[in-house]
Amino acid sequence: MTTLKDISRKLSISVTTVSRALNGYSDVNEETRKRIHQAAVELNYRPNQFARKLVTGRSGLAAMVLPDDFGITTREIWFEILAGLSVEFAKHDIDFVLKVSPTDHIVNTYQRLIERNAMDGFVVIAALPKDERVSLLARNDVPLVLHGRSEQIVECPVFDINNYELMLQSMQHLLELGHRRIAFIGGPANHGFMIDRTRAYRAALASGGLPFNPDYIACGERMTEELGMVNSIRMCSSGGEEPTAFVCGNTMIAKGIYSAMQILGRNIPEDVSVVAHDDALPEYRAVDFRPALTVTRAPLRDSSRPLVDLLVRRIRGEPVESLTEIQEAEFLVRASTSSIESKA
Amino acid sequence: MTTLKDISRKLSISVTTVSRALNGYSDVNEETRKRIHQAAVELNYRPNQFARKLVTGRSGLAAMVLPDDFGITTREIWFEILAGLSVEFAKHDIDFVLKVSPTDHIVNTYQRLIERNAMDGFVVIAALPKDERVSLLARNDVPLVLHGRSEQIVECPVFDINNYELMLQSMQHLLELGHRRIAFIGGPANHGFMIDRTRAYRAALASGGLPFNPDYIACGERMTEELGMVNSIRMCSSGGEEPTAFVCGNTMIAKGIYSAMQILGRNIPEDVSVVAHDDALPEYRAVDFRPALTVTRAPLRDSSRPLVDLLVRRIRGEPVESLTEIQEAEFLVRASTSSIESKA
DNA sequence: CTATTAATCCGAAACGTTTCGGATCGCCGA
DNA sequence: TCGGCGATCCGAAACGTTTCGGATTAATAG
Repeated sequence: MTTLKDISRKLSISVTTVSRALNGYSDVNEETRKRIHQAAVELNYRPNQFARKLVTGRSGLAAMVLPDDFGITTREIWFEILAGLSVEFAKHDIDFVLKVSPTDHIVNTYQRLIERNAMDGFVVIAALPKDERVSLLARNDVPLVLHGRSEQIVECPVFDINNYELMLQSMQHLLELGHRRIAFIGGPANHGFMIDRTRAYRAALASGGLPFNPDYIACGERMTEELGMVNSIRMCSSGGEEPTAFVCGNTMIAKGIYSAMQILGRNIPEDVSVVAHDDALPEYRAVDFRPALTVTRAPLRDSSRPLVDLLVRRIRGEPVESLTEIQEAEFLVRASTSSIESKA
Repeated sequence: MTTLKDISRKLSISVTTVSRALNGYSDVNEETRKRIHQAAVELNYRPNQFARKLVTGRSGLAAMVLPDDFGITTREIWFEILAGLSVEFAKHDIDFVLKVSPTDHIVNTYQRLIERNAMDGFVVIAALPKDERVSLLARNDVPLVLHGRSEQIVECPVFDINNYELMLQSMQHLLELGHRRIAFIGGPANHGFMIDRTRAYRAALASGGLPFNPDYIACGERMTEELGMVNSIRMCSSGGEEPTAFVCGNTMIAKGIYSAMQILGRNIPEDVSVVAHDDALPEYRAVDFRPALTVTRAPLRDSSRPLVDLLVRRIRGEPVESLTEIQEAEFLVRASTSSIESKA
């Protein structure tokens, strides 16, 4: 392994200058900087991360810890997130470490990681409004980036999609089509994104002059096909006024509704309209649904870059105020929604 | 952050002795060792990994790099592997770093990682018989553990399931039931596990006095439902002698065959028997198949522990000869296989 | 001609460990 | 009495960086 000292010796230039040249400081002559760079590539120099960490405090390591029961979502989605983060961190020369922890020890795991002081930062997915992980990290002053807004006032970078707006769009679309009994099958009630969407759901109802019917809203810890299936069947066989449209927390829920409607012998979109939010997972392609699914679309993969960027900038010391990014979803009308008149 | 020096100062004992006490050397008095340990917990001491790495060369980091097209298998399976490795490594106080790399740059990625010299070891999944990754790592003398045997003679720990034996078991089972036209729908032909299984498949045929029919064997890069579906339909509509039994590389392929048989109007196990190898993924539970699937079972999760153990022992310097572990699969007869007579 | 200043460079200390090569001391056997 | 030995301990160097606080030189301003 070649070190600074090797370059220094080869060029008869002090280690200090070599270090400063390689790190782009201004107090080294352009000419010598060139020689140093050249020697560095010749000798195939790679800085020793550990020596560097020892003095700078930076490790070039970022981590994510996730629960071994996979929390609100599925293996595929977690993997999608992990893969995205890994490649984005790599662009910044940061190694991405993955920690899987027993669900009820998550906080301890964070605690240990913080104490060991080996991570430059963390990414925290699916923040709760009051999130122990977040407050723990913030309290210990370790950089983190949040996916999903957290209510507690904590100074940390946040990336999120505009959940309020995308729900509003879906609802307005359905309202314009004349639907008046619109159900919402979402996710875990305590999560930030769900709170936002529920707010928007109610706001849209209100703006349409419609009442809020608690029977038309369903939450569930895991946003799976099953959740969509079970709840849509329940809502459609209550005997009373059945919903004419569903908005779904994700495409898997929509898939469940599709199956349910088939079982119940209803047609989409003639009998019921379905719109979902689409994370654009390769496995559940909304365009491949029959009929093709109307969605608000915000690819999960697209969130890796902003997440990593925000965290890196936080680590570099940029002021947190500038580190918030909210992404708007795309609204794609396809074949799963139609006007209520066509039903008659 | 508390350091050795803090403990040293507090106890008026040299840093050397504190270090040696904490690391369990024998040349420190039991009495003082106790005091030191106590002080360590009082001050909440955590050794600085980076300082340690600097001098010992150990980083407490192990990595796995996987292709961004996910190679032979699915996101779920990769995730299963990742999660397992992460928790097992954690038990050894090793952080698990995940690298996702463009498929055609995999070797470069390894190259860079090796040069940076920041990883204590690597785990390599699905080794090819001649595997560039393996030879690269071995050549640079960095510890690795292999999942799946590699033909090239390379000194490294290996964990694998006994692919030859499990295929033999499936075949013997079918042969005993009287099947004479048995198809094999497997995975990527160039992979070690597939080679072993194919060998066993042919050996079993031979031992049953049956000819090898190349039309009865199907390989495919990805072991998906689609692979099972497409190939079983093809085999069953060739007009000629159709297979009366299928053995499948995994349960997803079996699922594909189930769908195909439904489409073709054949019944399992009356018309065709199906047996598969089962990695025991929570999503594809072989017992939940209708009819329940006969399998050779070797949970993927169970491979994490031996993989990690072997790698750790290799890192610690144990001789490689002792570091091979072959696991036998369990054979579980369920409802998807039946005697050929019952067909008549 | 001298005092400033800008442009370059460098020595040495520091980060927190581990480890090599002793040092000290009491005790035992010869 | 003395050489040696076992049990404990410790000083100092080393790992490869970064960085603080200058030092040197030449050009510029007064």
